[in-house]
Amino acid sequence: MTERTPRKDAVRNRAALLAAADTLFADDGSGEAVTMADVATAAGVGKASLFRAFGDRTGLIRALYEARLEPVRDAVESGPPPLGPGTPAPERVFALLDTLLCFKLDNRHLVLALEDTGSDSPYRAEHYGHWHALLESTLRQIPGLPDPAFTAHALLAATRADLVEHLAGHEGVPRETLRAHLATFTARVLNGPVV
Amino acid sequence: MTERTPRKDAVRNRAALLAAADTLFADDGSGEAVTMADVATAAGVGKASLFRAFGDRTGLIRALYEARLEPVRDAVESGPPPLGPGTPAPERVFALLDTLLCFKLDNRHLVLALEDTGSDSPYRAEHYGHWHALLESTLRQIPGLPDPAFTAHALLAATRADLVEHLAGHEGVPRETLRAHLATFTARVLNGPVV
DNA sequence: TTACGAAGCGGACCCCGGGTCCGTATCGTT
DNA sequence: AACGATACGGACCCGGGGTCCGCTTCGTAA
Repeated sequence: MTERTPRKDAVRNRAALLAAADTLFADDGSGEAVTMADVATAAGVGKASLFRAFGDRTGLIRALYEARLEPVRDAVESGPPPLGPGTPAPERVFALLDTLLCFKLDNRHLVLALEDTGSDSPYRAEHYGHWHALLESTLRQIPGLPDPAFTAHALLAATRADLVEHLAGHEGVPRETLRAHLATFTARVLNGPVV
Repeated sequence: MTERTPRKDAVRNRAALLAAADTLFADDGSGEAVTMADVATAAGVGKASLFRAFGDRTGLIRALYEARLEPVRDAVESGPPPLGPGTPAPERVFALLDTLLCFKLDNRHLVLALEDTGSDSPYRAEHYGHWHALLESTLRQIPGLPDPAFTAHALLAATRADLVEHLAGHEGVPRETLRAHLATFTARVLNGPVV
């Protein structure tokens, strides 16, 4: 067993750090101005503990992100229709994209913070690969739809966090309008030209 | 007149800096590791001259970018069909997106470098606004196409530099395949569902 | 309860890169 | 030739990510 039981104080500190980071990122709006030292201080903990717990800045943000994403992931992998498996392909595509859009609307600060860690392209992150693979395989079940891999990328691109932030945050497009637009757009892609 | 004639050496240095930066960014691949000091040194110039000439890192990259973009811009604003004005709307949409895709393929390093200055969302940059406005107004001329503003954003999102880089660079998708996929995708969006 | 190794702590410290300051050199004009 | 204005350059500053190491706390074993 390579498993080590972590000490109590370590667990407590980790929780405190996550909570503090969550608050700070949410307050700041996009987390660009939140510094690692800030997080440590807000949690009442030394910087080294922060880095020991999460490795680096990206690790911290990723941890927050995964925590928020987990329920969504569960709903997709084993939940009821229209999100879960066993849903007819087209409906599931709509549901997936809508869910993703809502998630990004609700967690703008986190997703933005994650993207501009700048460490690596968002396309290299494993969660992108996960979403893409799922969407692609779902698209593949729709007859007559060409280039499912590219189509999946293009549809996902329409829900990019900074685009969502720009539309919802900067241009003030209401949530429901955005969802409707995305659904309409998706419908055109799925139904495609008649020929 | 607020116009000042710049001194000869200033002009020469500016040119040397641009050339050096261009080379360095191209060599590095995505320009993340290129430091301002590197650029200055490669140009045989002091750091201060670099910052005096371009303001800051973003200014330098933007200058390179604009230089490359200028011919494209001209072709769009006053060139012959299918890019220039006077082209039927649908063909022009294809031409615009294809041109943009090719531009990003040819200038990946620059566009990536520009995006990850991280200073501000790419959607705030005026060149994005320019492309979006043009695409939107062209889409608006196509009857039956809903939400032209959102559609323009979504189509442009499919040509995002990091996506292009991921597909062309990391996954090795050939240039022509990518262009074909984008064209097919665009066609489905434009032609839309029959109902 | 004590004792003692190991796991964890924290803040001083390092490093690196963007951006600035100011004494000096060059330009170009009269 | 001479003298302001303009530009030069490298030493310098600063802020933030990440690390080091002497000290503390935990948990276990006697």
